[in-house]
Parts: sequence; structure tokens; C-alpha cells
Amino acid sequence: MRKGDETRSRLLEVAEAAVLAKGFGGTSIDELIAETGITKSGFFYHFRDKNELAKALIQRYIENDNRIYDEIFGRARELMDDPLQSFMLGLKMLSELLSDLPNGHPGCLVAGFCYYERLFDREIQEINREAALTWRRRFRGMFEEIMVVYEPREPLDVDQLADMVSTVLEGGIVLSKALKEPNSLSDQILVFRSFIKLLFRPRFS
Amino acid sequence: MRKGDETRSRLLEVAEAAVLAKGFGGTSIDELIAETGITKSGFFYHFRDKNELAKALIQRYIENDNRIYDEIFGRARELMDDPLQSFMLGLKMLSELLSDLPNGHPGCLVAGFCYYERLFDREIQEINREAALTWRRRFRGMFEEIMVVYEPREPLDVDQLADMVSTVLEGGIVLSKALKEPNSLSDQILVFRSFIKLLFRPRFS
DNA sequence: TCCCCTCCTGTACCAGCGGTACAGTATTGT
DNA sequence: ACAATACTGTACCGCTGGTACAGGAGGGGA
Repeated sequence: MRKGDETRSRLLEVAEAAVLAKGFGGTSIDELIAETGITKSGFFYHFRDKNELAKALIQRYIENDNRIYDEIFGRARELMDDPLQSFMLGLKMLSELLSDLPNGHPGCLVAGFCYYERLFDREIQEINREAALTWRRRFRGMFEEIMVVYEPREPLDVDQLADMVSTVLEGGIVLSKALKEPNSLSDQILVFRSFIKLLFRPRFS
Repeated sequence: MRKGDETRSRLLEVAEAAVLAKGFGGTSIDELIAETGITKSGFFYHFRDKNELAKALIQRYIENDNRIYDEIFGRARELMDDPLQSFMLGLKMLSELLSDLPNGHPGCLVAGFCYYERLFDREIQEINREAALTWRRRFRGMFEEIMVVYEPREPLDVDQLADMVSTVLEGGIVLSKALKEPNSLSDQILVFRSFIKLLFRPRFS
């Protein structure tokens, strides 16, 4: 059971890099098996078809993505008692982590896949939707904690505010890719951070 | 000369819809010629290869995109003397225009193309970059006008603030596609609008 | 009227792609 | 030792992007 999993995860690693660079449609199975050193039959032993590869890819990506957010905002929560200060620190840490990536963010598979709806089946679209909803729940939790202590200076829907974090991340990735300026993404996160600072600034200070 | 242009633009129309729904790689030439009622040779008479179709598509998309922004923010500028009020109205009009689309935003070709860098040649990447820079220039102009009259309550880089408009638009499109909630995009624009309101709120009021 | 240019059609062909089918085999855990 | 696991090898299919090239309909200018 172990050797099969090893080959499978090597396939997924190679596939993720290729898909992020060239898109799912632009990535051929022949190319993946050449780099992995496996035969075509071997590939189809692990994945029934290309769609199942897509499913495994996106699931793997989302798990990893969630782990990173858990770590960052978990650490920030440990370091700061105040929920707002903790969130602000988390954004800072996130922006620093992203600006340390030498070639910029490699791209978000969720974004890549949702832009090609009709290429994938409903199951993958549902996985994608669930991922976006998980982001929403995560950040809504943080904003709800903040709002126990701080009153927002503009009346905003908590879900929409939570979605804004994902929006800035996804939009920042697109913009930094289009502009070929890897730092744009972390800059945009810091601009968003300033907005949050303004939103929860105490009324008399 | 006229009949050729007509066929060409019909091809582009059909292609744009297909590419936005299925991605560039997922759109076949056979499919395009079937819907346009042309032969394969006819297609290659108009476009040397698929890459030239991509170039024509993105150029057409960007022209159209710029025209829409010109109209919206131009009208807003006519209706309001104050640059901040005019920008706020523009955002409101944009969000209303987007929420009126029954199936949500069809997707941004700039985002779609920049996510697949290696599928296209440098020329297309340069066109994409120029489009993002044009957005930056457009919105930076507006913020510079605003800052003549209003002092921002947080020190922000004008380019980064201008990029935030594009970020929110691109991120909002991704999020509303992933969530399958067409209204998310216009909601996110209104959240951003609230941030701008906070940023330029007079200090004593 | 003739010719040429634009705008195609038709036919034939190619390699690469995703995918299927299936027989055989080396390695591994029990 | 046995069977399940994890593949390899070979042959094949239809579709895709792309090439090549011959030919023709239709209109505009000489």
C-alpha cells in the first residue's frame, strides 16, 4: 500500500506544478508520466481518468491551503490576546510569507478550476464551492470575535466582510500574475489590512 | 473587405462565449466553425493559428472593458462635481450594472489568460500586463483627484490603492464563480466602497 | 469584358491527445 | 506460498490543432 501512495503523490506533485503553469487543459498525461517516470497504464491504474486527477489535485490543494491558514492565524492567535490585534498580525504574517516566495504565488487551483466550469463535473464544482465556504466560515469566525470587542465604523455584513479576505487574495493573485509583479499580492493584503484598521478604529482616539 | 470582417467578428463572438465557459484549451476550433457555419479552412483564413485567435479575443475584450469603465465613471463624473462623490457613485453604478446581469459576470479574459501563462506567447502576456496597467492608471487618476480635496486617514500608496479596485473586481469574479453566488461580486464592490468612504471620511464629523 | 483580389470551400493528411482493453509481470504483505 | 498490489507493454480508437494546396464564387476596377 505504501509504494502506490508514493507514486500517486509524486504524480500529484508533478501535475500540480504543470497545471498551475499551463492550466489543466494544457497539461497532457503523456507529459506527466514522462516526468514521473511511469507508463500510461500506470497513470490509469492510479486515476480512472483526467477528471479524477483533477479531483485529487484540488482536494490536495485545499487541504494544504487550509493547513497554512490554520498555522498562520493559529500562531497569531497564540501571540495576541486581542482578536483584532491577532487578525492584524495574521494578515501581516500572511503578507510576509507571500512576499518571501521568490517567484510570487504559484496560483490558486480553486480559481483556476472555477474559471473552467464546463471542463469539470459537478462534484469538482461542489468541492470548489465548499472550499470558498470554508474560507468564509474561517474569517467570519474571526470577525465575529472582533465585533464582540470592537464596533465597526461602517455597518457591514459579516459574511461579505469575511469574503473580502478571499476576494483580496484571489484578486491579488490574478493582478500580480497579470502585472508580472509578484509583490502586488502581499501589497494588496496590506492595503486591506489598513482598511480593517480603519473599520475597527475606536471612535474617540 | 466588409464581408470578411463580419465573419471574423461573428467568430470572435462565438469564441469569447465558449472560452469564458470552458477555457481556451477546452474550446475546439471544430466547435467554433460548427456554430459559426464556416469551414476549417475558413477559420484558418482569418486566423493563422489558435494563438492569433487568442490575441484577437483579448484585444477585443480589453477594448470593450475599457469602453464600459469610460462610460460608467464618465457619467458619474458628469453627475457629481466632487471627485470623491463621483467615484463613490461610479462604484455604485458598477455594482448595480453587475448585479443586473442575470447569470453573473461572464468572467474576465485577462484573468483567464494570465492563469495559463505558458499556453500563450509573450505578446499576449504583454497585452495582458498593459491592460492591468491601464486599470491602474485609470483609478490612480481618480484617487489623485480625490486626494487634492480629501486627506486619507491611512497613508496608502496611490498605485496600490488603485490596484485594489482591480483586485476587488477580479477576486470578486473568482469568488462569485466558486461560490456560485452571482451577487457576491457586486456585494464585494460595495464593501470596498465602504472602505473608501472610511478612508476619506473628514477627520471631525 | 476581363482580370484580380477577397473570401472562402473541399479534400487529404499528420502528430499528439485522452481514453480503452487486456494480457502479462515484478514486488510486496500476510 | 499465495494473493493482492502496482505496475509494464502493446495495440487500438476518435478527436484536436495544424498544414498543404487546389479551386471557386463574387465584386470592383481597368
